[in-house]
Order: sequence, then C-alpha cells, then structure tokens
Amino acid sequence: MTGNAPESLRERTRRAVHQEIARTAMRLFAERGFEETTIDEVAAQAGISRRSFFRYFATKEDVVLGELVERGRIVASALAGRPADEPPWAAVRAALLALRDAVTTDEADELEIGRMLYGNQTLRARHLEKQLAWQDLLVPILAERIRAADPDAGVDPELAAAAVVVGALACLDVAGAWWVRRDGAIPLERLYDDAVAAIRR
Amino acid sequence: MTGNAPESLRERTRRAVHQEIARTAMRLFAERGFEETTIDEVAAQAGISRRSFFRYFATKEDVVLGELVERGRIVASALAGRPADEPPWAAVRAALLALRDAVTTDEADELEIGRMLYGNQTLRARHLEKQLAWQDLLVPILAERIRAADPDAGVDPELAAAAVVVGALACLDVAGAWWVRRDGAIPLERLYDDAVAAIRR
DNA sequence: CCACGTCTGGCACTCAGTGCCATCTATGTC
DNA sequence: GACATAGATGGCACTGAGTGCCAGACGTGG
Repeated sequence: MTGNAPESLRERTRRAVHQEIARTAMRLFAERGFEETTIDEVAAQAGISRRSFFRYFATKEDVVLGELVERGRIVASALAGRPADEPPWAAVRAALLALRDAVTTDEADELEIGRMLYGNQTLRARHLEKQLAWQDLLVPILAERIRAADPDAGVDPELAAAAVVVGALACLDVAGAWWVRRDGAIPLERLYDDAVAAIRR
Repeated sequence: MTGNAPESLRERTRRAVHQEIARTAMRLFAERGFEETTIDEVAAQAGISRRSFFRYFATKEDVVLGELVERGRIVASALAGRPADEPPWAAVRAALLALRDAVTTDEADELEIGRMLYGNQTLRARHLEKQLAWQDLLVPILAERIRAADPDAGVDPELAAAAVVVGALACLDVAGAWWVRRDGAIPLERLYDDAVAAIRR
C-alpha cells in the first residue's frame, strides 16, 4: 500500500508528531474524558503549541475519528472491485469486510475508541457526519452496479443504492454499538449479519 | 393534545418570544446561510439579548431542529398503539405516518428546513443525533413487540428491533434527501416505501 | 400590598477554531 | 558550501458558541 519511496526527514517527523499527539490525546481522553480534556492540555502534554495541534488535526474529534475518511476510501475501492454479478447486499458486505484486513489498530484500542464514541454526543455526531461522507463515495458506485445489473427496474437505481448503503451503514452502527456494549465478546461480523437479517426478514 | 387550561400571561409571552426568535432566525438563515448567521445577529433582530436566546434554544441548531424531540415522542406513542399482530416494518411505517398528521408546518417551510438541513454538515449531524434519541424511544417498544410475537427467535429481539428502527430511520433520511432534491415533487411516503423495498429486496 | 418565583440584560469567562506573521530549518540547486 | 525556497513552528489576536452569575424588572398568588 505505502510506496516505499525513501521518506524524507520532514515526512518522518511529521508522522512522528502526528502519532505523538494522537497517543497523548487518547491517553488524556481515556483518563479524564473527552469533553473534560482541552486542546491546550493535549498540546502541552505533547510538547507542542496549541496552534500546531490544529496543523495536525482540524478538530478535537478528528483525533479519535481521524482514520474514518481513509477507511471510507478503502471501502469504496473494495466495492468498486467486487464482481459485477454479485447482488448489492453481498457486495457491500464484502466491501465492509475489507476494513477488517486494512485496520491495524488492535482490538483493545478499538474498543476504547468505541466506548468513547458511543458515550459522547458530539463525538457520535461527528462520527455520523463522517459516515455521511462514506455515503457520497459508495452510493454512485453501487448505483452504477444496480443500473448495469437491472437496466429497467421500477425504482430509481440511485435511490435503491442510497437505501442499501444507508441501511448497511445503519446496521454497522447498530452492530458497533452492541459490540462495544458486550466488550467485544460477540464478533462484529456476526452482529452485522444478524442486524441485516433482521432488517430484510 | 394541548390541555386547554387557561394559559397564563407568562406562558403566552414565552411562547410568543419563542416563535419570534424561531421566525427571525429562520429568515436570517435563509437569507445569509446557517453558518454565516451569528446568534448575536439573530438576537438583535429578534429584539432580545444574546443571553436570552440561549434561554429559549440550547444551541443554534435547535432553532432548526427544535421540534424533533417532540416528534420522536409522537412516533413512539403511535408505535406503542399499533396492534400487536402487525409485523415490525408495517408497525414502524404506520408510526412514522402519524407524523404527517401531527406536523402543522406547511410544505414550503418544511422544504426550506430540508434544504438547510441537507446543505449543512453540522446541521445534518445534529439531525442524525436527534434521530439517535428516537432510537432509544422506539427500540424498547419494538423489541417488546417482537419478543411477544416470536418468543424464541434466533436473533436477540433487542438487536432485531434496533436494526429495524435504524433501518427505517435511514430510509426516512434517504427519502427526505430525495424529497428535498426534487423540491417535494415526489411524495415522501412513496420515496420511503421505495427505499424500504430496495433494502428488503 | 407584599412575598415569591420567573424572566431579563449584562458582564465575564472558557473553549474551539482561524488568520496572520516572524522565525527557523530541511531540501534541492548552482 | 552558499543560497533561495518551501514547510513547520510558536505566538498573538480575534470570532463565535455556550455557561455562570448577579442584579433588577415583572407577573402571580396570597
């Protein structure tokens, strides 16, 4: 995935600082809570200025949700790569599954993020906002597939695609909430499949 | 719905001020855009102090989304009143339909709100956040229904209920987006039904 | 008329986020 | 190796949302 062009010193320091800020912030968030931690504190602890914090993260929420945009792109390209004859739901499921392989974060950290996410209103809202961006990526791809598979369907393919994408993301959200609530005991895929089954029954 | 206890002067003025702020704000939002309008401007135009604005609306977004919490309660009580033998999707659909009768806003205003909603990220996120509150209201009711109808199903009734509720709200969201995009030309119910059909196919 | 509770404006404050500028330094070039 | 340049940084000032507090005005019930 990462081209092994020799990273310059600048790029390496930037990456290091980025990670340092993220680590520091997540530690503080876990200790004191998300709302209760100010950016000044994070910056001070990370040894940078307040102003520099915003050069690495646009918002406080982005520290927690930073990889979501990237993940959206992963899902989108995975969806685009699915065989054309695969039905919509199966294709979307497979595309979402591509995340499991791409995500490097270990489960404990992921659970920590999840707990923070489902425990804080603002964070939850921003999370949903990012998922909205996923929609814009995924809907056109899926719509094209549906159009190709069934050229003269009764329902507008774009609407159908939007519905399936939003439905799938909603299921993922529910599954995520349950996964967190059960401390990761039930595998996410299983929860997702159950949710989808419940919807389509 | 409203108990006809003689409203005191205080209650009447409060209601009037509330409405005045909302009207002023919506006008300014429409003219200059949501982000571009500050609370100071709204307060000044409405003839109240900045501080008083926050005594009527907790956040700027609440001016636009104010009635959503109330609407959630309407849907919840409608859902609770549906016959026990009605299948989940039908019951939820009927409950959502109760909104059509309860909402007094005329269609043009509703379209204006919709355009604002789907045109602004923050607003959109807050909207979804409010819908999350609907979930908490609706899921227990629907779960109880599912549990009663099918005492020993494979899937956890609570999860199934959550999936259906979230799925339905997702469909409503998609339908709303399309309704706005087509300037209300296609009836919302039709779009909702199409979306649900697309999901369950 | 009086006591109480509510509403109000105003002030000061916190915190997120942005624009601007001076300074420093890694990098590529002659 | 000197040099121009582009990127990174810290600091400062500013806006805008949202909150706490307080003193004064006013509707309400006794």
